[in-house]
Order: sequence, then structure tokens, then C-alpha cells
Amino acid sequence: MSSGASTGKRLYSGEIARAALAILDAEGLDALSMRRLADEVGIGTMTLYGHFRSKDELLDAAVDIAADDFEPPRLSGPPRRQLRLYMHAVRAWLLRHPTIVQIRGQEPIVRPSALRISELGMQLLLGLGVPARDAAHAFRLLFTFVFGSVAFSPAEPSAQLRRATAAGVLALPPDEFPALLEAAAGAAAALGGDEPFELGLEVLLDGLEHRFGSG
Amino acid sequence: MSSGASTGKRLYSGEIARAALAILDAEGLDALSMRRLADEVGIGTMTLYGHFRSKDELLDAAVDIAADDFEPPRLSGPPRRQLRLYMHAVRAWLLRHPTIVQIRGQEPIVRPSALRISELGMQLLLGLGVPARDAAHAFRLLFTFVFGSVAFSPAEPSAQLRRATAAGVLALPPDEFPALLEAAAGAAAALGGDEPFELGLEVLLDGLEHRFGSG
DNA sequence: ACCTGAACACCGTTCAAGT
DNA sequence: ACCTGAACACCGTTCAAGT
Repeated sequence: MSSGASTGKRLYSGEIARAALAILDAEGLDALSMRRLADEVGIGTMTLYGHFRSKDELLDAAVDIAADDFEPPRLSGPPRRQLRLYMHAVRAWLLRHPTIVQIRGQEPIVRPSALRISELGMQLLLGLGVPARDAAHAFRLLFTFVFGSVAFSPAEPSAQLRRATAAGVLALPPDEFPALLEAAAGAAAALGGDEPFELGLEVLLDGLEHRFGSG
Repeated sequence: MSSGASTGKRLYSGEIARAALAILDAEGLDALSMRRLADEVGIGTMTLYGHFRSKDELLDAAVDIAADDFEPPRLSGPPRRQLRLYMHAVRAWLLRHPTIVQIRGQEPIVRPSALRISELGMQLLLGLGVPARDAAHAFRLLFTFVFGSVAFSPAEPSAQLRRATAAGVLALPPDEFPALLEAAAGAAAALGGDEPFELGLEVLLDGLEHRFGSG
């Protein structure tokens, strides 16, 4: 059972998928190639195909391992607070494995490993008072928001990026872009990071309570 | 001015970018390679590098051309209705050029061509009564929602996909996934297409009115 | 049975050569 | 000046051969 690439001994598929996930987390989707992974793990490239039929299947296995890493929040307080804790936990999980949002892209998630995370969210929505027939739509909205936040906003926009954005907006011709310039001060703050996520989440929860629930 | 790949004559960068966008729209990001584009357009591969310093720069040019294709909605009625029309226009635009959401990925949009679309959205938010200091955040939320919708939900989920999803959910062990099973009927409907987008949008607008505006 | 090197059909891009 | 083929350092995967 003493594993390790350096021994050159037999590997379990899980160990390989774990190594793949490590590359994905550290360097992103483009950095993961079959040749490099095989090298890093100490086997011939083609041996990977004995464990996974294709790179896609390898990615699925990596996503499964990432799913195990989801940390369910300690739930307490009113339903709305629980839902908020849940959304923060999902975002934190995605930020630990940012390539998941790229990998999933268009195709819907049907793996049980990931659906366990959805199950928890659905339970909370029902607890918030959303009728069962609307819960799927409400969940879809929350899902779109967290995944979209991670996909389209930098987790920690650097001061330099904030400055560059502000400068870029301020350089626009005022007659063509009056509204953007009026809101320029806020634009840098809304660029990414925690603040826009948290504010957006509250707006979403307001909307969900107003339309569906009593909270 | 009579262009066309078959002539083998000089091409404008815009024509090349247009051909690149056509490939992106029809077959997606993976289908676009420098070699194929050069072939299709009737020039040597390396000639492309006289027009664009890199593939990234070519993609930027393609995005600019796509941005020209945005159709501003005919605005009428109360602000909320105008905002709704705007969001539908943005979604329709993204659905015509779905690879834009992939291309933009993490990095924020700073091209004037795309910012013209943002400008319109910001104007509407200010019209809805959102204070200038919050408008950037509100816009970010709407942006995250449209881009997320296009990125993570199929535009027109096939009947087969709906069936497969429903079957997949129903196959889950009931004791582990009670909430998902309770909402299973709605899950297929919430999978993608117009309905979840439109419902999500109304919830968003509710939340924005409640928090920021009078509408 | 299990593992894998060579080969195939691709990439983006540099560099030097063609006109 | 403008264009481009060859070459470099990569891809995922098939296929046949090695043990």
C-alpha cells in the first residue's frame, strides 16, 4: 500500500486522478496533458489508457475527487442564513478547484458525487419555503450565480487590475459612455472578489423570498 | 474591393477575423486553428501573423466583430420592462456567439466594443432607480446571470437530454437524495432553455427593486 | 495480462528564406 | 516589403510490439 510515483510500482486509478486534480488546481486545464501526467506519476503515457478510456474520462474522475472535497457548512439559524452559508461553501469549494467550472461548461452535471452537493441545496430551498415544483428553478438560479461568479469574476482582483480597469473606463469618451463613467467609482469595487458575490447573493435571496417563500 | 478567398488576393484583417468568427459560431472554440483558418481563407498559415500577433489577438478581433452584431432592443414601457428587454437582447446575442463566454472566461472585459453593451445596461439600471454607487454591483449581478445562463445551461435542451436527466435523477438512491427526488419533476424543466432564464430574471429584478430601486 | 514505444494526425509559433 | 515553408516543441490517441 506504500504508493508513490518514484517506486515505479502499480498505481490505483484514484491516485492518478488525484495527481491530475493537483495539476488542474495549481495550473489550470491547459496545463494537464496525458504525457505530462504520465511522466509526473512515473508511468508510460499509454498506461493511462488502461485506467481511463480517454482524457474526458480522466477529467470526470478528477471532478469526482474534487467533489469529495466539498465541505458542508455547519448549518444553524433561520433558513435564509443556512442558504447563505451553503452558497458560501459552494463558492469556497469552486475556488479551491476553479477548473471545475471550465470542465463542466455546457453539459449538465449528473454525477452522483456532484449531485450530493445539489441535494443539500435543494433541501435548504425546501426548508426556505420554496414549493417543490419551483425548487428546481430556484436551484438553477443559485447554481448559475455561483458558477457564473467563479467563472467570470477574478477571485481576488489585484490592486493593479482594479487600477487598470478604472483607468480603462475613465479613458472612454464621455459622450458615448456617460452611464459607465457615472458608475466608474463602483466599477473597480464590483470587479471581483467577495463583495460583489455577497451583495449579489443578498439580492438573489431577497428575490427568492419575495417570489416563493416566507423565509 | 471584391474580396473572396478563391482569388488569393490581399485580405483585410477584418475579413480574416470575420472568417474566424464564422468558425467559432458554427463549430466552437476547439475548431478554430490558425492552420485551418489560413487554409479556409486561402493564405499561408504564417501570413496570419502579419495581421495578428498571436491567436489571442485574433480572438480579440473576432469578439469585436461579434460585438457589432449586438442588437439593441427597441425600448419602451416602464424601466423594469426595459431592463428585461435588454437582458433578453444580451442573451440572444450571446446565443448567436456562444464561444464568447468561453473566450472571456476569467478576464474582465475592457474592449470598447463590448463596453457599449455594458453602457446601455448601466443606463437602464440608473433609470430603474439604482443609485450610481450601487449600479456597478447590480450590473455585475445581471452580467453574471446572463453569462452564467449561456455558459452552464444548454440553449435548447433536447427531449432526449431531458429524459436522460430525469432518468438519472430517478435512479438515485431515495434515502440519500430525498430533496432531489422530490423536485425531480421540475428538474427536467429547469435544465435549460428559455424558461429557467426568464424565471431567474424575474427573481433578479424583484430582488433589485426590493434592495435598490422603486422601479 | 499488463505495459508501452513508435507513429499518425494534429497544435501555436519562431526563424530563415523566398519573391 | 510582404509572404511563407520548414522546423520546433508540443497535443490525444491508435496500433503493434514487447514482457
